[in-house]
Amino acid sequence: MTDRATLKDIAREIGVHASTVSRALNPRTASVVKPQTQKRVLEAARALGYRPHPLARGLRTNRTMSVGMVIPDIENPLFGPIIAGAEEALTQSGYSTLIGNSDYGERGAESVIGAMLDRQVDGLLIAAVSRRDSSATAAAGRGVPVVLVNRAVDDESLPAITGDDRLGVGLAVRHLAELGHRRIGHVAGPSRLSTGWGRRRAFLEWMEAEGLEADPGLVEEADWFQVEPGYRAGLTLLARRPDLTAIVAGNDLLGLGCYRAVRALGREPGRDVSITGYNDMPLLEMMQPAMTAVRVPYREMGGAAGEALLSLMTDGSRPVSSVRLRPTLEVRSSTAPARP
Amino acid sequence: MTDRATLKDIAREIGVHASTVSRALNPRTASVVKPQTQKRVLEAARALGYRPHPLARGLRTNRTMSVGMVIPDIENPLFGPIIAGAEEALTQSGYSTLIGNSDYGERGAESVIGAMLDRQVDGLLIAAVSRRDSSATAAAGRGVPVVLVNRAVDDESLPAITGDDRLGVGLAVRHLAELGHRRIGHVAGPSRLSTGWGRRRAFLEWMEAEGLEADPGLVEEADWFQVEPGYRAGLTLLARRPDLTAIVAGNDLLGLGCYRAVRALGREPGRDVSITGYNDMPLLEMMQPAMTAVRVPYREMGGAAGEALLSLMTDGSRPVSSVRLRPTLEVRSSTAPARP
DNA sequence: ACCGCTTTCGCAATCGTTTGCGGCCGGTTT
DNA sequence: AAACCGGCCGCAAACGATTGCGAAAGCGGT
Repeated sequence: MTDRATLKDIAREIGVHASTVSRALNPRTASVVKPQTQKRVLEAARALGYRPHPLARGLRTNRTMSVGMVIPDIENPLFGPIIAGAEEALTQSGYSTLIGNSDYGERGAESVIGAMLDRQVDGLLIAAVSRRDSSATAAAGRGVPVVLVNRAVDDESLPAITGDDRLGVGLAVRHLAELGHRRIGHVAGPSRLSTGWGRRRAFLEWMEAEGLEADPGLVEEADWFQVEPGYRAGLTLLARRPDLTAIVAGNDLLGLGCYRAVRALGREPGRDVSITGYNDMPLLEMMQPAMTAVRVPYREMGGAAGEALLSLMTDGSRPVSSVRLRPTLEVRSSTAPARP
Repeated sequence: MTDRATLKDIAREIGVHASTVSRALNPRTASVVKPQTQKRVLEAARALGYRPHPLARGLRTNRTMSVGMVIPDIENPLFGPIIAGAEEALTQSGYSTLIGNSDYGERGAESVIGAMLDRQVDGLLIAAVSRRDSSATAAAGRGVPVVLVNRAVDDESLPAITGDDRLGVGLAVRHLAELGHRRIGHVAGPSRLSTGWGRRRAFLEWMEAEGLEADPGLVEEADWFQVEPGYRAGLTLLARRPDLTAIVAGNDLLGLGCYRAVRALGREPGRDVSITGYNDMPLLEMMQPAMTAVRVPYREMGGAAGEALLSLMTDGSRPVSSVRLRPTLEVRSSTAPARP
């Protein structure tokens, strides 16, 4: 391939030892080399186009300047902004990002994490975690910095950057309550995921806080965050409670499923049954009706996760605390005043 | 961190030299070690949980078993399936995938590619390429295997895995012609990208092939593959040619922009003006009207690109030829028979 | 008993960088 | 003048795996 310039090349060029070159190039040790020598080294290094060999350096220092990022499903547009935000933060500090798709399933995540640990990543950013996850905590136990993103584990043993789901669900419930809705249902995501479980709990809490009926029967769980399961869950929910005038969906896709369920029952989303989504994925405003949704700042989430991991990697002693990002509500036309 | 077992550990365990262990563990050299010794080595390796140190190995062999993947915009859902397909293929062969977001802009891509080359990636998968790209060809010139995906460069100097845009545009044009449309326009993507340029050319060719008016005035170029530019281009196109009964959009997002443009003129997409998208991104079927679109097999595209890169890396001598994947047409309700 | 061949394995160098240790040289202190 | 000190730099040993070379051992053939 391409012939890299090495420390020795520079050393030979200006008649010093390679170790001197190394010290001159390393900001931390540059103080022990004569300024004039350092200047010569820097010039020669630039002239030869020197780039430190990452493998040799990593072998010696036990750091690869790379982090692994585990995503449950890259095809889900949700994770694009998270990846972008994290990648940006990490790149700026000189880290590279290894991507791993776990295609769901604990086994998948475990092997992906294992492959990354084999590669000596300096840290791990994990979005593919269920509420009780073994592989992530195991990795952290082996001394590798781990930061969770978007989801969390139940025992809060790992720092997690998530959205504030309690707040977000509150925005949706209050919005609907202010529109005069009294009988509001919830199509929840899988309860084994922190996002599904947390939003469901928050829903019931907020309903009670608003003085509305807060019965578990108002909740129907979809077995997956997708349109089709949302459709099925919406159907059974509306079959059980035909009197509902509004539905808080645990997710945009579940919300779209609810659109279909409402229409299948001969009613019209937005007009007859108000529906709120969660996440505010792209193009939601192009739907008919444009969906009111809780917007989660995913790019910022990725960025914050990257920063958290960086500080964890540079100073592992000081524990990094979890962060909850504030969501906002994007009001569109899938929610309307309750009709008498 | 975690204390890895090394070759020496295994060697000490069973009383041989580390080099013997290395040979026993390497399938290519295993034939020169006594079968019984090899068995003992394998057992000890498993017992100690040996994992080869990738940095040490890479330093010696000049291979990192990692490839870089450069994406112009990770937030674009289009690239999710491509990444997933490539990552799957590469992972199965033991390669890790480094991801880089170039955030568009030639400069961005260049620095991302540079960072990856510094990291000694064994190959490069580039989706962020314009028709005349310097950085990608430069990388290939430096001896690093490069495969392009989704887009190509004009001179075809680099193997590229793309969709067959000629075929895809043909599907759309023929479909519209069969529905009786005679005056069909095209909202094109940026002509500096192979996808924008190729589809535009294909459009005019197919129009002529169908015996329809094939005037460059039927084409309006959007300066970017996004909804808003599509809206603007759609407006000017329809202002110039109010007689159009159908529009072939260079992209799904451009198609959605055309929806808005048509509506802004008081007409209804699907009923008054038929519109086809291109790519068939997720949720397109949830739009109103559900958009007829050319579907490009992006996951397969990523997979094929991964395979191509693999064969290029293992045997650099045999050049890998470009591949065009066949698209299909998803007919939905945004296209309808032309009204007399 | 010797030669030659094959099988099996050890020795040591190598990849490029980092870093503890010690040496040299100039100047200051006692 | 001896002792000391600090700045600057070279030496060499790591880090863990791979690999050319050669040596030892075993074996058959003459």
